[in-house]
Amino acid sequence: MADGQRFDDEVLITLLRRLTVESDRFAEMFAEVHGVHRTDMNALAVIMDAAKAGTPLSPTALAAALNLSNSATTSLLDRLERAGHVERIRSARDRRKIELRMRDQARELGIAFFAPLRQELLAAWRDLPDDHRAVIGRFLTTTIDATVTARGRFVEP
Amino acid sequence: MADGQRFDDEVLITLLRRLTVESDRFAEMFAEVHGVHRTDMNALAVIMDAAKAGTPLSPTALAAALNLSNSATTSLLDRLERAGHVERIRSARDRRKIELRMRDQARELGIAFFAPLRQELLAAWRDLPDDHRAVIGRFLTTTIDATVTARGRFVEP
DNA sequence: GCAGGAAATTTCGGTGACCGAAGGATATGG
DNA sequence: CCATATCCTTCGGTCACCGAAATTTCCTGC
Repeated sequence: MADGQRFDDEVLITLLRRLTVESDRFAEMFAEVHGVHRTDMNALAVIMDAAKAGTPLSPTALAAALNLSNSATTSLLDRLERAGHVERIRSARDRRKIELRMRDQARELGIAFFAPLRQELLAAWRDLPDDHRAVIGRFLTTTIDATVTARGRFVEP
Repeated sequence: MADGQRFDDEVLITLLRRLTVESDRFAEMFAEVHGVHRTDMNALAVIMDAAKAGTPLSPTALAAALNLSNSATTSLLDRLERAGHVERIRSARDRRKIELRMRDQARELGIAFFAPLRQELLAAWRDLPDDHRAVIGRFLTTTIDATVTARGRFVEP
C-alpha cells in the first residue's frame, strides 16, 4: 500500500516538517539526558566546527553565532568550563582576547550524541544506489538554499 | 563541478544537519520578528494540529506535548490569550476542563510563517519528476523513522 | 445526598538563563 | 603617555520555567 503513494508538494512539505520536528526532539532529549541546555549543545557544536576548521573561537564570535548577548555568553562559558567541556585560554599576542578550546570530554559527548542516530541513518540508507543518492543530495541542497533564501526575505524584503 | 559530487553517507549526514540547523534558524528568526517565544510557536503548532484533527486540546495535554510543567503551560496560555492567539473555553460537560480554541489571528500567523518558505520550496522543487519525488519521499520517511528509533534507544536501551 | 478523594487548572515562591549598561583590562594611535 | 577602541566580565533586573500548595469541580461508596 505504501508504494503507491503520490509524493506531491504537500506531502513533501509535511515530511520535511516532521523531519525537523523529530530532529529537534532528538536533540532536546539528548540534552536533557545529559543535563545540559539546548544552548550549550549549540555552543559545543559551533566550537567543534571552529576547531575542525582550525580557527580558534572567541567568546564574542560565539555570541554572534548563537545570537546571544556577550554577558549571556560569559555565563554560558562559565557553565561549560565548570562542567569541564571547554577551556578559556588568554591569547598570548592580544591579552584581551580569549581563545576557547574544547576538552576531549566534550568531543566524546558529541560522538555519543551522534553515534546512535548515525547508526540508524546508515542502516536506513544501506541499500541506496548512487543515482538515488544523487537525487536526494540535490534535493537537500536546493531545499537548504530555499530555506536560507526565505530567511533572507524577512530581514530585507 | 557540482554534478560530479559523490553523495556518500558522510555528505548526506552533513546536508541533513545543515537542513535542520537552517530550519531551526528560520523558525527562531520568525519568532523573534513577531515578538513571540519559540515555545509559543511550538504550542501554536500543537494546537493547530489538534484543531485540524478535530480534537479540542486541554492545557494538560498541551503541557505533555510540549514537555512542559502544568504551571509553565498556564503562563504560556496567559501569554497567548493576552496576545489574542488563543481562547480558553470551560468545557460544558466537565467544568474542571478547559478547551483551547485558536483564533483566526493565530492561523494567519501560521500562514504568514509558512508562506515565504513554502513559496521558495515550491520553486525549488518545480522541475522534480515523479520518480525523483518518490525516491525523495521514501528517503525522508525512512530517515524520520530512523530518528524516532534512535530517540527510543535512549529511553529504553 | 453527602463526605472524601480524584482530576484539572491556577497561584505562589524560588531558580536560573538572559539582557543592557557599566566596569576593568589590554591594545593602539597621536 | 594620554585618549580611545576593543574584548570580556560584573551587576541589577526581567521573565520563563519548575514544584508544591490551593481552588474548583467531578465522582464514588455508603
